[in-house]
Amino acid sequence: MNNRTDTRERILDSAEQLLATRGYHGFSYQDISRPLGIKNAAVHYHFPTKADLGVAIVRRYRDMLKAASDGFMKFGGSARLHLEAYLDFFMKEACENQTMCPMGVLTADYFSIPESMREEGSKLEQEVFAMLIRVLEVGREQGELHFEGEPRTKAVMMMSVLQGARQLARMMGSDVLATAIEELRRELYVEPSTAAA
Amino acid sequence: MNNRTDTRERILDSAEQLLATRGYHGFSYQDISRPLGIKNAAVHYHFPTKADLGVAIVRRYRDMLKAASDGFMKFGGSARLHLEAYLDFFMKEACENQTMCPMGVLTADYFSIPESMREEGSKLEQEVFAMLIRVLEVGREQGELHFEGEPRTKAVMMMSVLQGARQLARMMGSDVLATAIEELRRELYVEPSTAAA
DNA sequence: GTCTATAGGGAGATAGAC
DNA sequence: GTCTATCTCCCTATAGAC
Repeated sequence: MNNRTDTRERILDSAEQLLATRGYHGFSYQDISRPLGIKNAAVHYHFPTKADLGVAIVRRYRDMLKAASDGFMKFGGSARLHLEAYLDFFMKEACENQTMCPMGVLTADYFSIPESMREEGSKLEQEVFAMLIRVLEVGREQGELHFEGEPRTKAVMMMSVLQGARQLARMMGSDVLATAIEELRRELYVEPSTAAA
Repeated sequence: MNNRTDTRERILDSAEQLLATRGYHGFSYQDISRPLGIKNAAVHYHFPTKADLGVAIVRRYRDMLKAASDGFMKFGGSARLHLEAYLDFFMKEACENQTMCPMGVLTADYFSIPESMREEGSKLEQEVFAMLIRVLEVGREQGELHFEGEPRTKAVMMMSVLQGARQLARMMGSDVLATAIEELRRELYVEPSTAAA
């Protein structure tokens, strides 16, 4: 890994954190360069415009998620373990630095970010959504997950809860997100006949 | 209603819309003044700083919600009708202009807005939350609403879903929010014994 | 690749005339 | 109350030396 890649990745790390904490309009090139001990122009060398930087952050996140998703396959195809890994990852990421869900950032700033970033965001959304639906379908077939109605509907509810609770947790405290995730688990893991007691 | 009140309200209307569409850092005094045919300085006369403006928006929203909540009492104390009115209001507001939920705005920008605005946001959060819990408690007693576990937990889930789905709908289309609200209704209105079929 | 220097613009905000 | 004029600051972005 040469210097170029190194600095570039450091910039992306920092910018990703800033974006997830303060939103697209809430951070500047200075916020990135100063802590890294470099100059504004150096950031512009790697990412000519802020739009380029924003797109790169989302793209890298997509790649990471794709790799992680492949990694989940080590759970022998168990939908429940796959889901557990995702929920753990999501909860850990949220609690460590009180960041928003990436989809939360993109949808909150949706009408004020560059078109190129919106497009990248749509791709991320479709991938996360597809992954969730697939886990729900497989999980139901396996008898590991329980829910009524369409997998698509359940996926919408889960995405909404996760993104919404993670955002609310920034104001109300992390208990809110913990409660929401716990409740999601209960709904999915407990069989209806027992639940209806 | 004199001119002062009139202009002040017009500014608040415009700023509220802008805030809910683009977030706190996504709009400027110019964005407010130009469409209203006034000058930047006129806005500063009514709201010296942007923090003042932000606080005023949230405070007015709190007042509106309080008044609306009192209005809901006309439903003869029925928790279900009260909830229906709120969901209709929420859905209508979201679809008309693809705005975020007010709590969505405040939590997304939480770490980059003035402290005074955060405080006002916390008050709004507590009021919405308290209202939801109360409706759930009363509704369960009345036998109109059905859910397992603590009212507090269900309230967390509902707030998260509503805020999250409304934000996702900006990217994915309003169907997502419609689906989420429909599912919320189904969960609350259908009795468990039937649901577990 | 990273620097210094700087352009060019828009932001929030204030002073003082009307 | 609203205006014109202006201030100061910070933003994104670029040019050119090293």
